Amino acid sequence: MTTTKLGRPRSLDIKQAATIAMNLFWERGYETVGIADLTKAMSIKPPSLYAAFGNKAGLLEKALEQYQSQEGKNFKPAFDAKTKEEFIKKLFSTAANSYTKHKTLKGCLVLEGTRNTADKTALEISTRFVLSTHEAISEKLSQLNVENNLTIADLCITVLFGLSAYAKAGISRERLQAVAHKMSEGIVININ
Amino acid sequence: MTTTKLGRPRSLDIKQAATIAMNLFWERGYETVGIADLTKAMSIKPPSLYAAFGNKAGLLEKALEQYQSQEGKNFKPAFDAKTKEEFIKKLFSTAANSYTKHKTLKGCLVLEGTRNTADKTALEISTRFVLSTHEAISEKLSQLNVENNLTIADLCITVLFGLSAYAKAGISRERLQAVAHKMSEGIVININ
DNA sequence: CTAGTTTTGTAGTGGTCACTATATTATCCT
DNA sequence: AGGATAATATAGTGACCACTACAAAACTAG
Repeated sequence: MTTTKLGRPRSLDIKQAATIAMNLFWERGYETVGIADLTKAMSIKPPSLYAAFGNKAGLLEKALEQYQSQEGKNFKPAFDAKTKEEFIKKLFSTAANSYTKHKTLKGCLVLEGTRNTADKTALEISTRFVLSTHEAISEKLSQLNVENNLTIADLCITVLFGLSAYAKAGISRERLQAVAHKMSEGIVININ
Repeated sequence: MTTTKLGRPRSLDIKQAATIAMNLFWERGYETVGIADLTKAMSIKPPSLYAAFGNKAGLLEKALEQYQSQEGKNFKPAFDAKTKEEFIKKLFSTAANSYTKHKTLKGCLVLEGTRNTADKTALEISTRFVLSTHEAISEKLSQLNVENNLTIADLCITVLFGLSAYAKAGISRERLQAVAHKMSEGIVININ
């Protein structure tokens, strides 16, 4: 059972292309980035992109996967937390930090990438990633024996949405960190 | 000093046109709504729109003004509050309510309308409205003798951003109200 | 009435959008 | 070598984008 492939070998590095797309979508949003921008940045022609990813939404999916495996690492300390206080604190502060880490790549690609897009497929793909984040948070809260873990997970998603949006709007790192700090203090006091 | 105007009288009702634009931008976002959509909904031709508003961004400005004078009323009880606790509580709960009031018009037009838009003029106009909201909140907090009123105002904007984004993502009214309630409880405990 | 002024509808402008029909190129299999 | 297969580049597709040149229409002033 040999797995050698027939035909002309692919010269496009798929992971590298997904990373290029990730950076463009992250900086400017899914709909604002055109196929021409993408192919130019990848130094390929449109048919190569379509052969590799099917369509623009398929490329978004790979870009989001790349984003998750790359940026998700930042949140490992939070999800390794032993107490609910530590989890909430690290979740919010990590978000504030990573959302303002780069000058051009602001906010969270998952939460911002497909805002105001008409492409329903792209929207559905993004929504899947948001829901999986909600699931991860509510599960962690449950493990930490937090009451009303679903509502608190909703609250966390709301805060992440807010921090990401404000980061994208251009707030400074210091101000966003202050918000995350104050926010986690208040929330931590109020959960059981 | 008569103020009679020369030339053909305007048959387009500017306020009504701004309201139509407001609803379209609110539902679908600034960039997703085309001039063709707007002129069709207003039953006019493009030159009439450009004669009245200059360009698409000028129409956005009038739409945002209409939005502010129309939806801003919802927040009057919050800004009439006598204590910081009452203010925060009403600010968040009003946001959760008004952001989920209509099935198609979700979230806040000011906070969502120009997400991921390349049009810098439109972005700048939206940003002005966000900044004026920040100013109103920080001023109210100052009147209520809240310490660190600028940081708390940042926190409030973050929450409004989050509630609006989550509303736009389709969360139910009940869940968003629960988030707003839990959020205000925690924040109120933690401010001085 | 005519002249001046402003808004209107007609009918487009060039530019960009995501996407593709077709042919060429580069590989593996026989 | 020659056929099969798959990825590539060439060169476009029609649809939509915000916007406008132009002239007809509707009014006021004289």
